[in-house]
Amino acid sequence: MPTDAAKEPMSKSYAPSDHESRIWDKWMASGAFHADPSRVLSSEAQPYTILIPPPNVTAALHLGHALNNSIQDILIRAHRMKGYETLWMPGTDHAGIATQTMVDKKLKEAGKPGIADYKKMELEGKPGREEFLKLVHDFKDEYEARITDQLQKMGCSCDWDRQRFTMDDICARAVREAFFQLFKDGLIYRGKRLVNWDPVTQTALADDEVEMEDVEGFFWYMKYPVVDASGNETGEFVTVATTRPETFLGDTGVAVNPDDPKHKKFIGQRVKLPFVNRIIPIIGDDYVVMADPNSSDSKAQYASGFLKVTPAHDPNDWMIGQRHDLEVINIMAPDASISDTHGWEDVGDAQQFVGLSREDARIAIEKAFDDAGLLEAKKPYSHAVGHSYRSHAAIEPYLSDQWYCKVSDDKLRGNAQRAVRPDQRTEKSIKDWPESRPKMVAENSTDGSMSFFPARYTKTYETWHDNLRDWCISRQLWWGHRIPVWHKRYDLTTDEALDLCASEVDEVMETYWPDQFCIVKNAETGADISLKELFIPTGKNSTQILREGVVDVYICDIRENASCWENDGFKQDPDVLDTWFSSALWPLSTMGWPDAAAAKDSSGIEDFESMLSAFNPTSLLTTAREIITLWVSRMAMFNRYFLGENEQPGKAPFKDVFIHAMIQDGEGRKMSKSLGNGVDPLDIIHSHGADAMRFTLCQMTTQTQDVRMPVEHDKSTGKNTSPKFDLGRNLCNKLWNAAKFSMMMLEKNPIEPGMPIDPQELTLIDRWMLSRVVDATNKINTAQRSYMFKDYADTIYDLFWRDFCDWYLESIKPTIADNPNQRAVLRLVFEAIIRLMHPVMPFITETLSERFADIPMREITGFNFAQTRTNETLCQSGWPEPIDELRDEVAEDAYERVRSLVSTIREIRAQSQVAPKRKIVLHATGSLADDITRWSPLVETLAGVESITADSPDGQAASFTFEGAEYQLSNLADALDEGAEKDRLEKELATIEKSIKGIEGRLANPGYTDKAPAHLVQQTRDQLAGLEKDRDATKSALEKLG
RNA sequence: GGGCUAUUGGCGCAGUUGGCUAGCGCACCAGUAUGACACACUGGGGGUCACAGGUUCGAGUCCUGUAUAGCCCACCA
Repeated sequence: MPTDAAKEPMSKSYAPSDHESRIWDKWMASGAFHADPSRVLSSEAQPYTILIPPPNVTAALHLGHALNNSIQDILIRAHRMKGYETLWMPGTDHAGIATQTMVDKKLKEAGKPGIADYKKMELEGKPGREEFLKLVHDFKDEYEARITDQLQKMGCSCDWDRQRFTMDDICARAVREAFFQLFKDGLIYRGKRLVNWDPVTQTALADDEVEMEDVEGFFWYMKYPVVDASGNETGEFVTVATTRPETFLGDTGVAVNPDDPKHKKFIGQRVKLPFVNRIIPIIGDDYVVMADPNSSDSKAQYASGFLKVTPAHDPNDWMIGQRHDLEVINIMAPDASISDTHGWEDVGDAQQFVGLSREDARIAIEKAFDDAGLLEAKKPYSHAVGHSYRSHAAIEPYLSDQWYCKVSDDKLRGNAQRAVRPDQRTEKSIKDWPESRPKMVAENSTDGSMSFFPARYTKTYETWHDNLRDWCISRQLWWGHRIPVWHKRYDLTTDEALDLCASEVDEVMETYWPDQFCIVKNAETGADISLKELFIPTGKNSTQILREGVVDVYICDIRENASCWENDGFKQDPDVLDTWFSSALWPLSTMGWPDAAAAKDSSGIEDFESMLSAFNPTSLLTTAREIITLWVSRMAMFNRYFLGENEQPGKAPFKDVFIHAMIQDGEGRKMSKSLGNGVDPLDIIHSHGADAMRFTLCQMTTQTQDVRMPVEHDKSTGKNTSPKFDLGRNLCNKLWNAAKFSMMMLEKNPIEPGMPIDPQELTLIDRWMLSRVVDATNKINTAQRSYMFKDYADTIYDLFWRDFCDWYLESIKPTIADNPNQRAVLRLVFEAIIRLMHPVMPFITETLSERFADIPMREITGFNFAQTRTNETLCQSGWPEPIDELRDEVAEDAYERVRSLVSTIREIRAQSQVAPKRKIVLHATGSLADDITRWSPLVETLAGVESITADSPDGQAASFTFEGAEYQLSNLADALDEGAEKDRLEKELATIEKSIKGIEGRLANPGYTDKAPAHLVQQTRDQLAGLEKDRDATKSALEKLG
C-alpha cells in the first residue's frame, strides 16, 4: 500500500531526509529482517548468515564501521532477495578495559569520583565495585543506543529482535559454560608468569593489547665485580649492557655466549651485584649476542658480551632463568615502584632505591653507579618499547598469577589451523607443514571449510598460530565477565581445615558434578596436586588426608547460586575475563548455546532453540585485518571445540572470511581522533544521504589493503566531509530523475495488460536493453560471490547511467508513446535496475518502488525474478533471474554500430561547431545504406539528424567515414567552413595512418605471425584491412574538398 | 627484525590467468536550457603505467633488484 508520501509529486531532486526514516519504519513494521529458523530446518530456504562484528560500546561508529556494515548489509539484502533465509545478527561488545578506562576518564573530566575512589570505597568495605559498574552500565546503555541508531540510519537490515550484548544474560551463560568446560578439560590453568603489566591501569594485557612505540633511550654499561669462591672481589669486572638499569636489583645471573672467545672464560665464575651484594653466577647461554662494533645488527654494535639476567622483569631473561634454574626476584610493586615487599628480601645496601618509581630509580641507579665508578658508559639508543594501548604507559613485564587458556593445545590451535580450506593453505600438503604447525588428524578429514578473501590473509592467520603462546585470559578489571572460580587456602596440618576441605572436595567430586570442578595446588610451589593423591575415600562421606602442607583450592562453579562458597570462607576471584573471551563465543552465544531453552526464557524469543542448528556455521565474517588474530582465530577455536562431538571437532564458525580495506585519509594516514581527520558516518548521511554513503563506500572497496579518502573540513558546519561522497549523491539524484521521467512516460500511456511478450517481437533497442540487464546481472552475481564490491558498484553504475539513461531513455523518446511493448520493457527494466541496486542503495530504491507500485508490470518471456517470502516491500522482492537466452548478441552488435555512427556524427557536429538545435541531413549512399536506413529513428533522435536520404547532397556537405565507407552530412551551417573541414579530415587521416603503421610493423615481425595465436593474428589482419578502407575513404573525401 | 600492500594523467581508483589505440569518477577546456536530471547533457585535452634490468613474438600485468609511502606481526640487552 503506497503511503500518502508516495503519492506526492516527485521533487526536482532527491532529498534523502524526506524518505529515509519513513522507509525504515516501513521495513521494521514489515518484519522483513526477522530470520525464521524453521524455514531452514524444513528446507524451505537455504540459510545465509552473518554475525555482526560487535562494535565496542566505547564510542560512536566511524567510517570503517560504516564500510564494514555496508558490505554486510549489501550481501544480506542481496541474499534475502535471492530467496535465502537471511540472518544478520546484531550486537555490541562490552570492551572491558577500553570501556572502563573511558568511563573513568569521563568521570574525571566531569569532576566526579573516578575508579580510584571506588577502589578506596571497596577497601573500606563499601560496595565500590557495584556502584562503579552501575555507572559503566549507564554509559554502555547510552552508547549501545547510539550505535544501534547509527546502524539503523545506515539501513542495516539486521534482525533487530535478536540484538545481543556480550555481557547480557545469554552471553554470560555461554561464557561461564565455556570457562567451565575448558577448566574441566585442563585447558584453563593458573600460572605464575611474566605478563604485560600496565602499571597505570594495574592490569595485565594480552600481547595484542600492547603497542610498540619507538623510544629514544640509552644503553647503560654497568660494571659488576667478579668474586672468588669465598665471595671476595678479585679486582676483575664484567660490564653488562642494558637499556633498563633499574632492573639490576633483580638480577640473578649474568649470561655470556658460550662461543664468545673473549668472554667465555668467565662462565662458571660469580659476580657480586653492587649495593645489593647478591652473589650471582655467570652462565653460558647462546641467546646472548656477542659484541661486534662492525656488525650490521644494532644489538651486536651495542652489546658488551655480558647480559644481565633479570628473570622477574624481562621475558627473555625469564626463559634464560628457566633454562639455568636461576632465582626469580620481583623488585617492583604493582605500580612499578621499587619495592621490597613483593618478593625481594636481600636488599643489602640498596635501601636507598626502595620506594622510588621506576623512572626515578633509573636516575638514582645511574648516579649511584657513576659515583661508585661502576658506570663505564652511557650511549643513546633508539628501540621499540611496548606501551599499553589504553593508558599508553610503558609496559612492565611483571610476574604475577594469572589464568591462562591453553590455546597451544592441538584441540584449539590445531583445529583452528585445520579449519582453513586446503587449497588456500600456504603449505599445500599437510606433510609440508612446519614442525611447529599442528598436524592434521587425517588428510581426508572433513576439515578445511574456511576461506579467506583476499586469500593472502591466510598467511597472517597461519603464521600467527605457528607462534602462538598460551593466552592470558584474566584481567584485573571490574567491567567484564567475572571469573567463576572461588579460592581458599588450606593448611592441611590443621584438623579443622582438613575436615572442611575434605568435605568440600567430596561434595565437588560426587554431589555437584558436573556444575563444579576443583583444582588443588601446592601453595608454595604452585604445583598441581591430583585430588586422588590428596584424598582417599574411607567410607561413605568420609575421606582421609594423604599429604601435609598448605594448599590452594580453586573451585569452578557455574551455578547461579555459586556464591554459597563464600559461606565456607571461599572468595571469588576478583578478576574478569579478557574481552575477547566472550567475543570468541559470539557464534555460539548469539545462537543460544549452551542452553537455548534458558535463552528463550530470558529473551522471550520463541524460536531460540532452532537457531544453532539453522544458522551455525554462518556464511561469512567480514572484518578488519588486525582482528584476524584477536577474533577470527579464537572464534574458530571455540566453535570447533565446543561444538565437537565424540572426539571430532565441530565446524568452523563461518565459511568465508572477508577482510576489508582500511580507510585512510587523503595523505595515507590512519583516521584517528588525535589527527582530527575522521569522518562521522552520520554527518555524511545528513549531508549526502545513507545511500550515497553506501554506494561510495562500496565503490571504494577494492582488494587492496588500504583505500584513501580525501578529507575536507567544512568550516560552515565544523565537520569533516569528503568530496568522494558526491559520486553517490549524484547517482541517487540521477536515479530519482530517471524514475520521474520513466513514470511520466508510463502514466501518459499506461501499460496494456496481456500475455507475456515474446522478446523476438521487440525492437532492436529493447532487445539490446534487456541484453544489457542480463549481462549486468551476471556480472553482479559474480562480483557478489567473489566479494568484488567495486565491480558490483561499477557494473550497476554503468548499467543504469551509461546504458539505461544515456542510451536507452534517449533512444525510446520518440517511440515509447506509440509502442505498448516498449512501455512494458521500460517498466520491467526499471524494476530490474532498482532491484539490482537495492542492496547497495536501499532507501531510494524502496522509495521508488512505492511510487511505481501502481504501475503494473507486463511479463516478458524469460525475464524472471527469484521466489521470496513476499513481494510486499522491495527489500523482500525477488532478485532478477533472467534466462541466458535474453542475452542477445545480435542486438548488442547492431546497437554497438548505431552508437558508433551516432558518436561519429556527434563528433563532427562538435568539431564543425554545428548549432545544437540545428537539424542536419545524413546522406547514406554507401554500402551500408540499408542498415543505416533501418536504424534511422535511432540515429535521427540520438544524433540530431533531420532525415536520412539516399540522395547525394546538392550543396555544401561534410564527408566522414564509417566502417570503411564515405558518407556526407549536409545542412551543417548556413556557410560551411571548408578550411576547418579540411583540417578535421587531415587530422583524422593522420590518426588512421599512424595506427596502420603500428599494425603493419607488428605483422611484419615473423616472431608475431609465427608464434602468436592464429586468431589474434587474423584479428590484426582484419583490423588492418578495416583501417585501410577508412584511410581510402578519408582520402577520397579530402580530394573532393580539393 | 619478519611479513604484507601500494606506486597508472592534477586528485581518488580499475585494469582477475601477459594480447587491439591503457579505462572510470572528480577536476580541467569548449559548447548546451534538449519532453527527467546543471548533483545534468554533448564533445575534447591530459598518462614514456615509480626506477633499473630480465623472460617473451608481445609486459601496466610475470621474474630480479632499487627507491618511496603505508599497514600488520615480533620477547624492551
